[in-house]
Amino acid sequence: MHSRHRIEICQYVFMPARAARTRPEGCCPLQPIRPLAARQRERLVRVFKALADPTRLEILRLVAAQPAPTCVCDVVDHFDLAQPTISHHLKVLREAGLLQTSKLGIWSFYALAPDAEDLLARGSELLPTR
Amino acid sequence: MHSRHRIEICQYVFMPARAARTRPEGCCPLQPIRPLAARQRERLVRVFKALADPTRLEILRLVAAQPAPTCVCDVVDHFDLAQPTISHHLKVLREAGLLQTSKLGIWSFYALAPDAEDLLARGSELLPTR
DNA sequence: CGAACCCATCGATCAATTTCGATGCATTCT
DNA sequence: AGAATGCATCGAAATTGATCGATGGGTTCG
Repeated sequence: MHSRHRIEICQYVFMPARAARTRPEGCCPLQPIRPLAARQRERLVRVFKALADPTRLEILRLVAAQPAPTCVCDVVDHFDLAQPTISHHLKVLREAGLLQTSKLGIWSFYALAPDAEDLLARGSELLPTR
Repeated sequence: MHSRHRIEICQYVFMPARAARTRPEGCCPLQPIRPLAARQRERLVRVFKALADPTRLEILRLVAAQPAPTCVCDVVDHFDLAQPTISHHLKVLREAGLLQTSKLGIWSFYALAPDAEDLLARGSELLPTR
């Protein structure tokens, strides 16, 4: 018995649930959580993955700072990266729902997606409301 | 000259800045942005990387749902992953500043870090205030 | 002290991501 | 029609990341 190490906190009034053999009766278990729905979890992960790259972070900030949709060619000029690389990053941001695209002639323009702000605020929803 | 495609929006009153050869005088350039400070960008990327994994998302939610620090052994029990894998994920979350750890006897306990909420809300700061 | 236990680290393996040259499609100019 | 331009896609190379068995340090029990 690890009797020397009793912890006086809710789910470990006596000791961690894992120590089944040495665990006294009446130990309340972990607070259960309902896992995120698969679809919602994938959406969240896609957004966070999109933001988990310094280049994409700056691309997003650059586009968000413009008063109007930004031409891909100008994004390419703004970074020391090849055009296919920028195109790839823009695609990741678009598929995460953070940017939207439009075409005009030979140019592609990227702008913040309508619900980009919501998506960026979604992180706070990970914590339970107290 | 791509004269057919004049765009009536701020920085592209005439056409994208890139088309230097075909660009008339008076075309206002991209709105400049001050790039994030390296330190701040790294912090942000570390947080987003930490959240960009479904398992870590659920670990964070599980720990956040507990009224008291959570024993590693219980986290291990909660997932179908090996103990070193859980330990790795906890480390990533800890180094991102989202979780903090404490030891008691042979057990390690993880809890939300004091400024986890701030870090999770940090995503909204990527967009300029309008 | 030896056995049991928790958990962090190490090393290896396999998968995913980043990057870029090459290519192709679409559009526009001449 | 032919040439030029913008940009998305493809394929390959290199880097990074996820996972787990093995190991080791630290603690407690008997």
